[in-house]
Formats: sequence, structure tokens, C-alpha cells
Amino acid sequence: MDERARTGAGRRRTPAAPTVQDVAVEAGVSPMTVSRVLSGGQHVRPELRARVEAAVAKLDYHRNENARSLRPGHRSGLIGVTITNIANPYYAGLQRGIEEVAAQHARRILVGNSNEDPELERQLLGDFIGRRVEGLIVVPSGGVDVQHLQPAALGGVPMVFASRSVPGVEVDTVLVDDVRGAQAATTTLLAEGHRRIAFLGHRLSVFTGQRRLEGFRAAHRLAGAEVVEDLVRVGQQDVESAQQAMAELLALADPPTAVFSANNRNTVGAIRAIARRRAGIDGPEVRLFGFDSFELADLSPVALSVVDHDATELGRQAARMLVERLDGLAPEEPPRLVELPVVLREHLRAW
Amino acid sequence: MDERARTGAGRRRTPAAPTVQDVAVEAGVSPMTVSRVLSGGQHVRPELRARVEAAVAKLDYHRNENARSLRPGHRSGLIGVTITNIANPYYAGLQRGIEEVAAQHARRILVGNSNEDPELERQLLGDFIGRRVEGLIVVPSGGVDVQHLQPAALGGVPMVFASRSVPGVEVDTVLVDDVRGAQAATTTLLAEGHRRIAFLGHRLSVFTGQRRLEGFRAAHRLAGAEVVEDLVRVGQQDVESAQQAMAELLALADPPTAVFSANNRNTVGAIRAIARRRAGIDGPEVRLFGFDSFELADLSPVALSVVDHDATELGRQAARMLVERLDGLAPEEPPRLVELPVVLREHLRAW
DNA sequence: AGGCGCGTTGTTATCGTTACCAATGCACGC
DNA sequence: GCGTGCATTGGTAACGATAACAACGCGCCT
Repeated sequence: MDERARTGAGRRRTPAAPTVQDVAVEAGVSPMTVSRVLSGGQHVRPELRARVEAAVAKLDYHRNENARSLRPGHRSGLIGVTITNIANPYYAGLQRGIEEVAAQHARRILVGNSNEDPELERQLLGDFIGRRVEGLIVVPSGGVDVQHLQPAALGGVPMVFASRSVPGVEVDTVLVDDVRGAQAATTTLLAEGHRRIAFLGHRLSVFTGQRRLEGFRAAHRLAGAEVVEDLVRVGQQDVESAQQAMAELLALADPPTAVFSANNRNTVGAIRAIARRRAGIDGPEVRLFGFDSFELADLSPVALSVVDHDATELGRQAARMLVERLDGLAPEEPPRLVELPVVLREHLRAW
Repeated sequence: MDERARTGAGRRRTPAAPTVQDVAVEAGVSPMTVSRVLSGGQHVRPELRARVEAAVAKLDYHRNENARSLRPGHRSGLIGVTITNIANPYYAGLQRGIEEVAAQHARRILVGNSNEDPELERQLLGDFIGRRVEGLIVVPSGGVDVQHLQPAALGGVPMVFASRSVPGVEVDTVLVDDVRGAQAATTTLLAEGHRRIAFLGHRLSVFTGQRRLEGFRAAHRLAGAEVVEDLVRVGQQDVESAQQAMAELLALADPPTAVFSANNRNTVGAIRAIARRRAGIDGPEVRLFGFDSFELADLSPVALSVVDHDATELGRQAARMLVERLDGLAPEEPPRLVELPVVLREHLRAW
């Protein structure tokens, strides 16, 4: 007798989704019975179960998960993910790994781009909390203010940092072995006799940039060589600025003989700059070693070695750590740190 | 006096998030006043507003969006997105465009990988509906059964197809101009004198594959040339199988003189096969024209032209169309079809 | 001075779902 | 034959937030 509101008259754009109530009426049972059928069907006569299932199919009924998760003890089944830039293929792989493991554990992911902006990141996290995500996987932007990342600000929602860490925030973290990878790459260059090695990287507030520069310096120290500070260029966040920085290095009176680029954006920029220069005057070849691989790296027109690692696996690992926390396998344990190994792939060039 | 349940004793892992009730107690007002402050603060004395705001800050309170969206007339602020494979940089760009526009309209995106699997796609959509997404953006998998994509099955939730269409399902759709792009590329190859042109593509149940093959055939027809059917290879979904198919073509007694590859996975595979072959015997150069661009396409070791278009813009456009439906600017209008233009970039090679 | 109206605050009921308890009906055992 | 127990079903309340309505107090006007 309250059909008016649901059927005609009101005529909202999206015809109100059917509820247990609707299904119950259709099947001639109580809402409670419908609910029981939907959650396993124990203690329901087969005949009624069949009627309910028919009604569900007929009405295309889907349980309202928002209403369900409102009930105490119930989880939302959502995981919030903030990434600094999804268009970067590296993070696309990361997201794929997260999604894969999340789906295996019946969780969906809410994804937001922080765009390396701490304020956007804060808003995203606040919104995710408001939607009662069960956990968060964050690629932290390189901001200075980290208040919004503190467990207190998150209302105790478990968080895992992926790919980057944040000094002063103690949570589960999955990193690649930045220091060792950068150090190994640089050591290789030094062993080849290079002494003027350029460094291209993110701005240093970005954790990985910091660590990779650290490895770069450590390698020099161990080899008894000195870092040529004029050749250290940081702050390039995208391909264009990296290409620009590399072009400047090449234009120096005494250009570097080798380059270590600390992430795939900088590597691609360096390749572009080197390839472009080559179109003009042919100077001596520049030796290039990059952190992160990328598609077609082995077909780069510029001879190249890379510190390779698996972004998708990193994503899987991060999601696994989060799910462990959620499923209580590791309740109040202290934060864990996992560093995934890297592989040096040298002198890629298949042609 | 019901503090027990909330504070100690029960001791759930995640200490129950604060509610309006908690804030109200903290501020010494009624929940209603808290609610009013949170939604604009009209009709609240400044002093009370301040008290409430202080309590909110102190408790790190975030409104429970799930509870809010339960109220009639309220929207969830969620948009469901299914993508066939996020690891493909093309779709990563698409997602970025969607996210960007969604964020501008205060919407978040729930993302799932369908992995080209119609059954997974069905599950994803069902789950999204259960979470009461306001709308859906779908890159449809190339399945035959499309029941789950019919508006009826979606409970009237607006949907937009991105990048691909589905015959028999009438909804807003954003495509690239596949037919024209493929036709223009093929026409170029024919004008260059090629008569043995290979085609590499998806399996034909994938809409774009179909359309691009259509353009390929149309160009031949218009030029009075005949499609060499032995050189048409479809069904390659990833780089490996594309490389394999291209290698087979190259190994033919009478190999193609040109190749049109219908998507970036096939183009990359073709490049790999051609580059690898070149490492051995140097046969005649193969002319390559690909649909979709990709990073470093201009630095490919194999001379290459591409039919280029902007995946991110496609994502933005899809999101805009969806938001228009949601905001009622286009209530019951018939489905719209937008075809984004393509640009031919010929003979890329910067070095 | 009394009444009216407005601005402010609180109370109640509801969104969809389900845990908990009550009620019903049936079969079985003594 | 009647009580007990189990399986099945339904009623009620609560999750968190907030529209709608009610109540309150104050200032102003007549």
C-alpha cells in the first residue's frame, strides 16, 4: 500500500533499486527469510528458497552493501589506494598487483590519484576513511607535512606504504631495494672506468629519490671515487623536465661519460635527449644505467642497462601485507618492512 | 552510559570509528546539531559550531558515507570502472582521464580488472551495483553473452562504454574513430605501393579489432586492391603472441612488405619480431603502421607510423558523458555515440 | 505588556539489512 | 496422549546519518 513511493509518481531518474522488502513481497515471505537465503540459506525450506531465488532473479536484486556494512562487526570490503600518477606504467603495474590480490580476498579497490600533492592525498585519505575502507595502500607523495598519514589521523585503519616510505611514520611498508640497486648500478659504471657520472632523479623529498642517491654516493665512496656534484640533477618529475636536464648535461663543456637515472621517467627523458643529440653532432656515446625498467627498454635506441624489479609483484606484496592485518593474522605486531630484490639487466640491446 | 561497548572491553581490532553521537557528546550538543554543522552550519550559533568543530577535530571524526548514502535521495558518490587490463599503458591513461573528471565532480572510482573475461566482468558489475555506484564506465570484454550488460540487468544504473562498443547494447559510448583511422593508415600503405599488407589484431569478438579490420578492408576496396587473406592474423591479445604471429609472417616464403597492426600490443610484438629478425639475416625492411601510440614509439628501432589518439582524453570524455547523465542534464535522451578523431603520425624516427 | 515570528535546538522516524529472540508447527519418545 | 525438542519462520531493534517536525526562547512590534 506504499507502492506509490516506489513505482510511479515520484519518478526519480534511477528507479529505486529493489530491496529485501520488495523481494519478500514478490516471494510471499518475510524480509528475514530473504536475508537468510541470501546468506547461505541455512534453515530455509527448499521450496521457499526456490521462491526467493526466483524473486531475486526476476527483480535483478542486489544486496545493498552500504546498508550491510552499516551493521556492527561488518566490513565494507573496500580498500583505498592512492597512487601518485596512474599514467606512469610503473604504477599501473602496481595497481594491477593490488587489484589482483584484493579480488582474491573479495575486496574492491577505490583508487585516487594524488598527483604528488600532499593536500590532495590528505583529501583522498579522508574521503576513503569516510567510506569506511578496511585498509589503505598508499604510494606517499613526497610532502613534508605527514600529519595526515599518522595512524591517529586514520582512525586506526591499517595502512601499507608501497614503493616509498615516509620518515617518522611507522607502518607496514614494501619497498624495492633502492639503495642496493642504485649502488650496484653505480658500482658497475665505476668499474667500467667512468669517473664523471651524472645522476638524474626526483626531488629529494621523494623517498625513493633520496635512497637511490644514497646508493649512488655509497658506490662512489666504496670505490674511492668522488661524486661530481655538478652532474647531480634532481627534481625532474616527468619526462619533459628529465629530457631538459639531460640535454643540459650533454651541452656541458665537460659532459658526463655515464648517467645513472633514478627512475623510469628520468630514464626515458635521458634516452630522448641522447637520441636527439645524436641526430645532430655525433659526440662520444654516453653510457646509461636506469632504475626501473619499462616496456621496450631492450629496444632502446640508446645502449642501456637497467635495475629491474617487478611493480606488479610489489603491488601484490603490499596487498598481501594489508590483508594479513585485516584478517587478524598479525594483530598488534610492529610494522614490517619488506624490500623486494632488484635484478641488474645490463647492456640491453636486442638488435 | 553505554560507554562500555565503545571503549574498552569489546576491544575490536579497529577501535570503532567515532559517530555523530560521539561528537555530540564531546561537544555537549545533540547529534542533529553536529549534523547541521557538518553540512554547512546554517542555523547554528557560532559558539556551538565552534564547539562541534573542535570535537570533530579532536576525535578525527569522518562522516560515514555509507550511512549517509542510505538515506533516500542520497547518492553514493561512487563510479564503477571495469577495465580489461590496467597493466596496458593505454588503459592506464584511460583510467587517469576518468579519475580526473570524476574527482572534479566529487566522485570516487571503484576499479576492477575484467581481464577480458565476461564472467569476471559480470561479477564486477554485480558487485558495483550492490555498492550502489551511481554509474558505470566499462571497457567491455569481447564476450558473446551480453545479458549482464543490458540496462535491465544493471537496475537502470547509467553506463558508458569506453573504447569499445557492444552490438545489441544501446548505451552512451565513446570510441576512437577506428574505421577511419585504420582505413587512412592502410590507404597510406597502399599509396606507397604495398600490395602484400599483413594485418595483426585482437580476436574479432573484440569490437575495436572488428572495426579496424573493417577499415583495413575498406581501404583495399577503395584502392581496387585485394586483401591478402593469408596475411590477416587475428587473435593476439598480448605482446608475446603478437611477436609470434609476426615472426611467422616474416618466415613466409613470400613475406608481407608492410604490416598494419591494430593495437599497441600487436605493434610492440611486431617491433620485437622485426628487431629480432634483423639481428640475424637482414632481409628487406618491413613497413610498419600501428593503431594506438605508446611511449617511445618515436624512438622505435623499427621505422614506424602510428594512428595516434589520446587515451586520457577518451577517459575524460567517457566520464563527462556519465556525469551528464547523473546530473540530469540528459535525462532520458537516447544513447549518444562520440567518436574521437585520430591523428596519423608518419615515419616516426627521431634519430 | 502581550503576542507574533524567527532563529535555534532537539525529538522522531527512516533509509536497507540482519542478529537476536519469540512463536509456530511438526515429529518423536515416554 | 502429551510434553519436549528441533527446524522453520517472523517480529523487533539497531547500525549512522539526517529530513521533517516540534519546541523553545528571544526580540520586536503594536
